[in-house]
Amino acid sequence: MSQSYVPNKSVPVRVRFAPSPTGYLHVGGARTALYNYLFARRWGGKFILRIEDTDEARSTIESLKMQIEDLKWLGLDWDEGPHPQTLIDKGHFGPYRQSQRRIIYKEWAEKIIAKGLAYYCFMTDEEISQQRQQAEAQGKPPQVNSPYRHWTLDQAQEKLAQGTPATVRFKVMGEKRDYVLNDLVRGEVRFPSDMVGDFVLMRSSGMPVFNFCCAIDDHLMQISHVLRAEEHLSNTLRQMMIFEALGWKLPEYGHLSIILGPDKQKLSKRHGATSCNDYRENGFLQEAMNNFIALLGWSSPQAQEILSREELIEQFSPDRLHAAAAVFDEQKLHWVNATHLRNLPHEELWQRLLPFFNQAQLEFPTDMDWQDRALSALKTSMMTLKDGVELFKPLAKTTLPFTLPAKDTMSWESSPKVVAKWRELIAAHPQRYLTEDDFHQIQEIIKKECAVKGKFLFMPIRVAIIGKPEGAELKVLIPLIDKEVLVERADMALSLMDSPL
RNA sequence: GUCCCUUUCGUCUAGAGGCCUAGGACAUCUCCCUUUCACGGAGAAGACACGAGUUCGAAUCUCGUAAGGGACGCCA
Repeated sequence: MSQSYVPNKSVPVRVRFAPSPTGYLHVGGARTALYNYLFARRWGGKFILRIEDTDEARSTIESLKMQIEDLKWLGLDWDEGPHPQTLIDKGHFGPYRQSQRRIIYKEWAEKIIAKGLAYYCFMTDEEISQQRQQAEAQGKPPQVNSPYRHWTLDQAQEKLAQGTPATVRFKVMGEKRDYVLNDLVRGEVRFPSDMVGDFVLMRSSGMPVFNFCCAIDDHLMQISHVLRAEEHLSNTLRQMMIFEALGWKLPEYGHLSIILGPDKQKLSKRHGATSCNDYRENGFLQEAMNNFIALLGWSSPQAQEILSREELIEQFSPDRLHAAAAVFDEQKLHWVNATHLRNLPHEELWQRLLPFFNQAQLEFPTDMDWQDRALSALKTSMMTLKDGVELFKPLAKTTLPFTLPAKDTMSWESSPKVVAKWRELIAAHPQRYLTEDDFHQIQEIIKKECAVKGKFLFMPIRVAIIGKPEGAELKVLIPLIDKEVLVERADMALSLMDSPL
């Protein structure tokens, strides 16, 4: 690994993210997409979205749409691939959905067969599993040994003509040797060629298999760099063999570590939220998500923790990719999110909060000045946009539940007196909203007339306003709340104090 | 079973033979700010998986062991 990585200038940078549409986009996939995106943008290359939908049973158009929505949310726009709205291909190397490239794979499979480097195999599922069991019983690697390996093409074609279903198997060369991969994140990796048996290229259904289309497409789409998940590392051997059989130049590969849950097992659904969509719905910002997942296996050369998209592009380089698996730490995500949240201009922050307010049926004044003051008062306690709902609720015209510590405050001997006076004074106030000065004056009067100070003064007032004894400063909170609402809540507090608590 | 990958504070990581008494960030704890909470500021605690070797010197190189992960599919 070199100190500062620079891609080979003679090859245009073209990278791809190639998800299979079998569910939502999970955070691991998002990170792979992000790294590829950053790589392309950093080096002025193309970022391609290719859809690996050759598993007919599991691929759905709904999943494809969901994943595209998630990529759009993350802002990882692609130069080639299905159009984000219409799904119609854009770019000169299409189609970009593998299910629509079947003819291409068939042609190349036939070329490899013609070279004598692949063959038709008529083995049934039973024969294969039987062989595998036998091999395992003998302690040998569970590789298939097809009896059709040595058939002539004529023989095979005759059987094919009878309508017998056949797969196409790659013929792994006899003499054992090492295939050497120079991995961008792992350095030199050696695979012994006998690591794999004759593997399937084309299913009997005519659909190609992942390793085959991946190799074909990476070449045909002129992919220069492949950044993908670690689970593909061993697959790379097969792809290297296919490239070799066709006499093609290999792209560069970088195998990314996997993302683990808190129990150090591969992150999966049982860990709770793992899809990008979950995080979006839970009020995380796209900026924070990108920032946080970028840091899961990559570090900024300046040890910077909070980075904008531009900074990520500027600083990204594969030589700072970490080879070890990383645990997804939600706490740090929260911190990253809170930090980005506070850095957002208020106008923008408000726009992002709006969908959450609407969902909770909360309505607020539309003037920017009010919104600006409200955000200044409350955003420091906001980790996620969703937190904004509970935080802003006291500013809306709704009833609020009293919390347990609030009841404690209200049980103080002087509290009913204080709240009653507070109610009386605000009810008599001429304006719809109190100013900070108004509040101070009112507070002074209560202080004198009720002969209380300190927490015995402001805590009951606070509870009579927001239903709980902690929160933002009263002097900024009160000018944000309609007087009618303040009176209503004071009444509510009083009635609760009348009844035994 | 065979092959491949990985292993630094609880977590994310810096580190590419002497700069390491191992640095930063999140989380934790303490203090300051504050008539509450949060924000902010200062500080504390906390790690080189283990064992051999190479070397004057090893977190860094080599080999073993252990643990975790991956591949060995007509899944991707």
